[in-house]
Amino acid sequence: METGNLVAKVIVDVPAKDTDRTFDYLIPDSMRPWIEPGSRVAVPFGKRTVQAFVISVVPAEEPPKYRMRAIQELLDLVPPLSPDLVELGKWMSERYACNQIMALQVMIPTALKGKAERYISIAEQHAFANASPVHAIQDPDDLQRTMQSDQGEELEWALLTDDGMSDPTERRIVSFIQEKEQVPLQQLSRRFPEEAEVIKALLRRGVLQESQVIKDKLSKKTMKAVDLAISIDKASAALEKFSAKAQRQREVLAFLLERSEFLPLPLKEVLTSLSVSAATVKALEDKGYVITEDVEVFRDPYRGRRFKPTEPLPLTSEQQSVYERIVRQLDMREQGAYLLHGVTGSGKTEVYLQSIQRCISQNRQAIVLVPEISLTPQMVERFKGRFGDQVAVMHSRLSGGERYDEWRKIREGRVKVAIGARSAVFAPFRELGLIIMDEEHETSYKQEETPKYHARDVAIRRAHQHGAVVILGSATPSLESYYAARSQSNDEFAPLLLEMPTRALGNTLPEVHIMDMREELRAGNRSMFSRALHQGIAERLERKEQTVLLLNRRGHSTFVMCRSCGYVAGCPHCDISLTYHQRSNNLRCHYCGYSEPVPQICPECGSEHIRYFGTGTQRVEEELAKLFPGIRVVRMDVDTTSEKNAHEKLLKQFRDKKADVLLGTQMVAKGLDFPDVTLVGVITADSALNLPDFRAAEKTFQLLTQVAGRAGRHQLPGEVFVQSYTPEHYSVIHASRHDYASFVREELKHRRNLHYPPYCRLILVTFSHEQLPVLVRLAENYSATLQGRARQRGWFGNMDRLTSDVLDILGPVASPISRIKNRYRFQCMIKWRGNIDAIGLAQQVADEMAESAQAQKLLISLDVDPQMLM
DNA sequence: AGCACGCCGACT
DNA sequence: GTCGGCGTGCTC
Repeated sequence: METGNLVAKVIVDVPAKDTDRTFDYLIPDSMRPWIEPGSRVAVPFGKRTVQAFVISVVPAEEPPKYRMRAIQELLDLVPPLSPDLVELGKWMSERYACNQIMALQVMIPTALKGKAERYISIAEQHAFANASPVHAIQDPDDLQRTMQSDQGEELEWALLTDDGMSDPTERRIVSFIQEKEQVPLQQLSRRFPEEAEVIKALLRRGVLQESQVIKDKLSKKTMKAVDLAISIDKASAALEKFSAKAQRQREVLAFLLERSEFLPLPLKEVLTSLSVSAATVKALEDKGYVITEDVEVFRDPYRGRRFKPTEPLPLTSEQQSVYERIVRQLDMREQGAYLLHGVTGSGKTEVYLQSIQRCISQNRQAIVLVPEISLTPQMVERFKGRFGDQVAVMHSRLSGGERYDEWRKIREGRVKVAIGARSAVFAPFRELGLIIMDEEHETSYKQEETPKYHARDVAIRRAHQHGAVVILGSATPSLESYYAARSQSNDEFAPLLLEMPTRALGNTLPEVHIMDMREELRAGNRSMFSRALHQGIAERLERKEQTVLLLNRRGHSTFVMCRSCGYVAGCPHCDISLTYHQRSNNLRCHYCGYSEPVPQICPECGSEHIRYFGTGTQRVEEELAKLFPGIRVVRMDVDTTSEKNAHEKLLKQFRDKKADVLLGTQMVAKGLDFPDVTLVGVITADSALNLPDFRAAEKTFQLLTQVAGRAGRHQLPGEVFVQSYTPEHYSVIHASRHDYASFVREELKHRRNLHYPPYCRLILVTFSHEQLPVLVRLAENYSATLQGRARQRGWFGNMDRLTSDVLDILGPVASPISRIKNRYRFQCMIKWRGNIDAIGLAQQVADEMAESAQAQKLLISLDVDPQMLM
């Protein structure tokens, strides 16, 4: 047993540059057995109490170098982070140029984001020695008597001012606090809104004292419930003399009385049992008979749902050889990464499922990452069906509390498999054996907010820590991954390529027809459907088969535009158009929150021809109805899926064949699998191609390939119609031939010529400042300084040079969104390659600039390996 | 990030 | 003369 004092090195929850380092705190003896790396604690920090994470525990130096304070409180019995996650946080902070606290915070559910709550109590020297916890003092006389007792004497003195008088306001406040012993400051200032000064004075004089406690913001799930506001006897009496006019109210009251031992009752139950409206209950509430309140309910997002158990399917020989390779790696218990390139329908999921089974049987756990958009009930069902309640599911639609509960199942070892979006890569398993990332190429794996991490890189890093296996699966792997796998560079983390080129059920990939929309126009067809697609839909209607229509439009906001003059409603503080919100019927800026009512006439030209432009699905729906009277369409876009479970309902409707056409944006392209879909139509294949993004061709190819894979997955053969204005574009051509390899060959050529990933890496540096001239000067200054430092280190500045260590900096130029919250924005693009610490240098120069006096209000943000360049 | 200390304008 | 504006400096 250690004899000396122990010190905890902690990272405090203060996201600033100055505090992005460890601070030392003494560990009180009582906490010694509990404090370990990953523990969450409350520590005094300056005048405040803040939350902090323990990074390491070390013996205290003798003699101490500086005054050290002690940990105030241990916040969890089981540390929310494991030592490997703490280490991962350090790595992330360097890799993604963020504060360590940001990296640690993103690993745990927001329910554990503790914030200090301030409490006010009577200062110890004045408090009663044996005060009862609830000592109700109602009137001033009562208070007077209490004050005169021996125990209250000290407090009585303290309340007297210099001239021997005492202030009635002070007395009111003090007695209020005495009643409750301890009052949250917030509550106190709500109760005495005008008396802030008096409270401050009492604190200064030491009559009152303040303490701070870290409170988790556990969002409890609640449900509206009804309770009696009066006693049962009184309610029974009231029931007798209810007027005949309020018959419904009488029924409600009687219902509650009947079930008085079960109160409070869920509002929903009352409403449905009696088939009364909420207004009836509201009327009773207004009369003071009942109250409605929020009560907590137990959370399990999948409670009551049965999942049909599934057995492992026999594997095809392709699946078998991939599976065996992974099993070999798992059995070695060594870190290994695989890129599983399997065409749509090749049965990747079954390979995942059986690999997980193997991993579990080794007594290790597995993480399955899927893009948020494809974390559909169908997907969850497949995993729950195979592994039952050994699976925890985490996705953004869960409430904070549900998420917290699922996360606890993982940490407490009650599940073996975690399936979720991006952040599930941090699932706190102890013995991680396998991490699967499905649809590896999806850009949603990159977090766009700080910390701007990429789940793929984090997964590989975590697997390395645990000696675990990573499987990156996709029908259209990202060029970065594919290039790394194929070139098998000296990168020790480069994945090994595994291929599954044929469909598991043996059916062929659907035939893809490209429709040249320019030709349609020349032939006099001005409709949004080509003649062939039109006919295809008609045939499906006749044969009672189904059609999926995809509108490839990037961005998912609805904006308001004037058809006469082209005016678009924009935010006055940000260089961005306002988004239309149906629910509140107003326009909002999603960067700064500014909102305004929807204009009835155009503020520019006065025209009344002002209307919403959204994803355009509505227009397609209208045209379908016109062309095919009686056609049943399920439309999926942001407007129809914003409600909870809307997604699921719409898909079920389609699956049950209650609709002929499923129409939607990107969200219909992913992972859906309907047996009767024999036609897939892409209305506009190339709308993303003109975007200023070097990945435009790659994204177009991926989308077309994914959507083409939706057709004919079962017995019925499938057909795909792709409408395009640039049918000669290589991404369209190769996608139509299901030819990934040729697409990659051509795309890599372009990337090499233009010096883009995977031939180099990128760092996007964004600067913002209130004054444009100052901003431009500082951004130029940054660019020049970085360029100079790189030269000093012997890194070449020209990507054309065939040397290995290169750093080139482009810009500054105005950012695509050139102003946000009244701050102008400029950006630089750093391109680099080789064995150099480009990220470290870019960060270092940014730090130095932020410190210099002239750059006071400058903000610099780095995005390492950005996905969005806009 | 907060919360303090510290130095210059509009008011009792 | 004071209250209070927010510039800058520190937190084990």
